[in-house]
Amino acid sequence: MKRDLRSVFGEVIRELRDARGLSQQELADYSETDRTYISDLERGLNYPSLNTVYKIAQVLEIMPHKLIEKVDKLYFSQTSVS
Amino acid sequence: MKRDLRSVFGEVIRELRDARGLSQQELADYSETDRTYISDLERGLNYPSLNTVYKIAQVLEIMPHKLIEKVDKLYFSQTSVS
DNA sequence: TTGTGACTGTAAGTCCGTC
DNA sequence: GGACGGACTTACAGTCACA
Repeated sequence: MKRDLRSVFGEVIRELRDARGLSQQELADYSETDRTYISDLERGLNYPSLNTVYKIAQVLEIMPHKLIEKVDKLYFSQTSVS
Repeated sequence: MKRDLRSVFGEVIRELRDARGLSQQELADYSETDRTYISDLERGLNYPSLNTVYKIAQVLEIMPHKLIEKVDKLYFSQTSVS
């Protein structure tokens, strides 16, 4: 089955967050969002809005287009397996 | 004054849409969104959600991260002029 | 530290128009 | 072809409590 764009995005930010040694709480605080919302995003329950993407990217110290590039690679590399 | 992220995004997709010779109506149809919403986005009235970004990018035949890269360049190159 | 349910508010997104 | 308005529905966004 094809992985959802949301799931891929969640996977990417979780990876980056872990790499920075940040907790969901810290990422939420610094990006002025909510911890439970970060949790939701990482579990692929929502599509973030563009400004949320930018706020998160800033805290994760990555250029937004670089973050999206990671998402693209995972998302478009998928083979359509049932 | 600092240009809004929404305005920058709108500017970028309008530029790309014009370059493809597409009308707002066509972009809306192919990306399965609404014509008035495309108009709103181009005028910087909304932040699109991530999946909207991806749907639009696909129609504009550009990788999402390349689209965001264009936004980044315009957005972050801004000097904080009052 | 994170997942999750319940809840609320606002913004994204659609559809109907007119100019 | 595009700006703009109104009304509407859905989904994102944010808060709190609890395991």
